Amino acid sequence: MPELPEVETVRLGLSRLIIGKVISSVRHDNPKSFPNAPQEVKEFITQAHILEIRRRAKVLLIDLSSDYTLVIHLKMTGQLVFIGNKHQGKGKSNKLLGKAPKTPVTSTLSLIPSEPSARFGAGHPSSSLTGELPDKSTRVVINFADGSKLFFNDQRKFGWVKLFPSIEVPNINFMQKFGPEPLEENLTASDFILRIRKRAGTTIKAALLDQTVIAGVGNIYADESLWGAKIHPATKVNAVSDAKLKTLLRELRLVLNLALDLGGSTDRNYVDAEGKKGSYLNFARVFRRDGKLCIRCESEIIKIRVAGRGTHLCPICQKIVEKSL
DNA sequence: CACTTGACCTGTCCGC
DNA sequence: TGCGGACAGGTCAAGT
Repeated sequence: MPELPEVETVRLGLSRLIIGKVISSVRHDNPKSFPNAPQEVKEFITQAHILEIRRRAKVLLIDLSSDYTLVIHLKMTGQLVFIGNKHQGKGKSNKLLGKAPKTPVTSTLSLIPSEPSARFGAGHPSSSLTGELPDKSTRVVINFADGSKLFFNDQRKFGWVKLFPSIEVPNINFMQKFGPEPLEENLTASDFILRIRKRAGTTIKAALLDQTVIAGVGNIYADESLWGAKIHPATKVNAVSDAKLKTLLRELRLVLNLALDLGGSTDRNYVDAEGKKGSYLNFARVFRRDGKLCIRCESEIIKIRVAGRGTHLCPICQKIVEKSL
């Protein structure tokens, strides 16, 4: 669920919150979540300070002064939440259930408290849903010298943090395969059309989700932009006209920019660097709106399966085109 | 080679 | 109330 707007929102938040901070220690509970962080590599993390935070596709890059970079993928349920030093003024004191497990994180393998802590968003219309941290989804904790902390939480353990020499980051296999950023201005409509057409045999939705075609689009914004362009998600690429593809790029950009303004989409897990939900889904036109009415034609939104994903569409606005062009 | 499906995980929701 | 099973969806490996 963290797609381009969510990861970018996290990046902006972290840029405000942690640049310049010095890392004092890093702990992780699960080799899967931090696969290449053996003991000997820790010297490249600790005592380093945060230089810059970048994003490519759905990947976050945290550049360290040690010339190493933390490469982070949130996958489906990952979160990066910053908690300030509790002794400094207002802020992130979390006391949802009043049961503060004050056990500080002391050993690498025991950072998971028995207290599940407050359930996310329980009963709160407010935008914050971070309970006491760490909680049982916490996989990695980065401690800063000033007492503040950055938590990498990931309920489903699909996400990861990896450490690479900064100079090697552009050469990482998956980094090289990413297609262009959809919001990059020098991506022209004809570039976009050309890249989509390389997936002529598949559906337009599968092409949009393919990170090597265009980077950063996931299930939510694929459905939303296809509705905007009035294209049925199961339409074969070779049955979509150039004009429609041009419209699709425009709609994709509109949707991504709107989501950026709204802090992204929170379906269940996603929060930004301060633990706040995104509100795009309050404005979504098809995603998770099956059974409700299309705001354009008032027909009922349906949910089907395309490219192995739950797919939401308006069957009247988004007519499927069978024949190739 | 091009494309689709299954596996990875855990929490939630639904029906019985 | 409890329990089994379907479902959620980003990415890669395995299968067609």
